[in-house]
Amino acid sequence: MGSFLVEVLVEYSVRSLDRPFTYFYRGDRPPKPHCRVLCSFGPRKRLVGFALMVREASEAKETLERELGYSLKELRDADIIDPEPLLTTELWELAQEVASYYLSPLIRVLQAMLPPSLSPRSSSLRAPKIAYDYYVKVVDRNEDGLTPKQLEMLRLAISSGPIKKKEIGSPAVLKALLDKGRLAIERRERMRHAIPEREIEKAHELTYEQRKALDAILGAKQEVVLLQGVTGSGKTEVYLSLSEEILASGKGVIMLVPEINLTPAMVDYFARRFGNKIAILHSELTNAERYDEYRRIARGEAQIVVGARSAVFAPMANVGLIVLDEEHVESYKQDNAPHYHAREVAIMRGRREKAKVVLGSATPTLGARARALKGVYGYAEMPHRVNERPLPKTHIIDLRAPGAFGKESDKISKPLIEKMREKLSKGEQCLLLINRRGYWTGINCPRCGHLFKCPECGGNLVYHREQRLLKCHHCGHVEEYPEHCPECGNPAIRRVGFGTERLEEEVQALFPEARIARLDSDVGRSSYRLEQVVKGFREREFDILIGTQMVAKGHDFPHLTLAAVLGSDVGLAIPGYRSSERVFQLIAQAVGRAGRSLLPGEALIETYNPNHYAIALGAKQDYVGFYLKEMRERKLALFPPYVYLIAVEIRAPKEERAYELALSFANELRSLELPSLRAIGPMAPYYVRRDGLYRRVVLLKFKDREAVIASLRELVRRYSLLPEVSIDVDVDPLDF
DNA sequence: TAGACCCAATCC
DNA sequence: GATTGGGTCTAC
Repeated sequence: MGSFLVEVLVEYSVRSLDRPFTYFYRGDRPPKPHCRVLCSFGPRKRLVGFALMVREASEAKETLERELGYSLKELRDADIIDPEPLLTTELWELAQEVASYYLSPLIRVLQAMLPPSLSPRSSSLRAPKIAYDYYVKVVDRNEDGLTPKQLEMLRLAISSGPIKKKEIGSPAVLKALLDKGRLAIERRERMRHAIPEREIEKAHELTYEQRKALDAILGAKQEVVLLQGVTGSGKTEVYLSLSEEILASGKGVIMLVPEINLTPAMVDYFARRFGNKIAILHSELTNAERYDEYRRIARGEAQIVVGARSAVFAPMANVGLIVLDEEHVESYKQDNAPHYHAREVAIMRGRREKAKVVLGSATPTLGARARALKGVYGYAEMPHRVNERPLPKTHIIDLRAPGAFGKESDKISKPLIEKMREKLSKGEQCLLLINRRGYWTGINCPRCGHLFKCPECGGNLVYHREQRLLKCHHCGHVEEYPEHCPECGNPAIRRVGFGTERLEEEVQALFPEARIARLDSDVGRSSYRLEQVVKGFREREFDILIGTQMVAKGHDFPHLTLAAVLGSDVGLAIPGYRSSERVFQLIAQAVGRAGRSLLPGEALIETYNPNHYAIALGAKQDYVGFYLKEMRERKLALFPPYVYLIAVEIRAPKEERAYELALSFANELRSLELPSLRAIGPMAPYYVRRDGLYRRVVLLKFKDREAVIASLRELVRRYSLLPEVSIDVDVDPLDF
């Protein structure tokens, strides 16, 4: 009988507990490192912990306790949850690097990287590990006392044999029949999430440009390579050929897509090429399915993983390639702790495991492009569309012009309505894109297009309705909501911004005959619905598709000949250093969407700011021009990629306390006089209160990472021990 | 003076 | 993050 000391990380993700606690195990089967254990912690009885180091105890428990100065609680055999380690050495080291880079409690990173059923948190014990299907089964064929609807369902159940619960129809009717004892639910284990077999296709012949890009990536001395290819240049084909090379060398591929709804299409490409060696990982699988896929990857049964952000943590043993498609998309960044960005984690992982990391985009983030130009990343480019289709003709519609709006509508301009009418009459399709965050209330002057800027820092001002004030979310500047436009005196300043729903109503009223589909994050939450809509549009079941930016990505619509961007000014008015970049990307993506097949495409951009560089250059698809201009802006205003950014959010139940603490935090930081560091704020975030807590943010801008991080870590640790405060650190935030 | 309430310390 | 226990407040 041996005895062991087990270091355990407990499940609470608070900084004060971000260190191992030691437990005592007596027996011959101690937990292995990186397994979950049940431990009692203080007064709590059954907490999930994550075992770190396990070592043989050199002395008796009592002696050790005396030496350590605290008593050791015991772990029993029954407290060991996992028989085998949950992490490979590579993933464990990656977790530590991520925690360190993002200043996050380690347990939080582990929770983010493991699927719900294996995550070191209590809820994982209740999470299902086996996938079930629920079937409806007939127990009593008696038809007495049933409503017609119930009778219909009962007969359906009888005639169909066992039928899935989801497929039988109204849950209310079903419930009535269950209550009446006519039907019952039966649970059956479901076989693993299977990707339908597809006919294997031979590799397409690569175009000259694709071939060149492929060689550039494979030949690059850098591990990370930016692949910049215009929309329609066939990046996917390059990913596939790359994967082929990597698979041939016996290594695996992780293919990341920015949103879940792009997985089916990507899986399809890979399945047609490589058959059934694919696993899928994203949050829309059920917990049981995710568990299955995760284990399958861990067992080495899948050589390709397709998935969203968290798939960068896939437990693949021998990774040779990680691809981030649409590198610029914001959903790669997790918006809660540990606030990791899949791109940065992919790069960390690539470096550790000697895997190539390919960042693909038509409109790369400035940071990626800048690093590629400096030679930090390799660079490959595909400046032409595959079949030399011309890019669509693009028109900017100046909404300030007299006659921009006709009698028909005050939301959609006359030129756009006319163009839509023309396309629809020819049986062609239209896509209307509206800024994703259309609910943000930006303000501008409808006559001269004046945007309200902060006099202190040049940031955009945001209208706060309840107080009728304009606020700068960057530096905290506040001013009166003006009666007149300061530039042209127009008394009718207006708030801009309407969402997809209002737009849909308007379009339906204008084109009562047209079949309209709407696609936004509300609809898009269910990938099934989304797939239906996308498929329906591709097969011309609809004439007009209205959507947010998510529609602009990835999909191919052969009969689409008109893409229009509405409300682009809202995007410009959104506060934050990336507002221009976002607008440019939206427009460039939209323009790239139209006319991908034989019919020539056109793109229309409605705006009050036709001369704004993001809009003018976006319409021209002039990425380089935009890059140069925006880099100058960033340099002047001291924003990434010229500086690093960290947002420290201080939360407290009382507003003054949040403010005071944030202030003293900022002051302490400033008093350290670290070279290259600027601490801005405290400033109020857009939502000042969240989860009943008041929030204040201190924004750090700096150049020398090493120097700042050490001091910041120490300061954050000290502040998070104060009562009534919680601190959230967002490294490389996207929103300030 | 008991019970309610609040806060800060503690967790191996 | 959750619990506790002690200090303080409060109502009879």
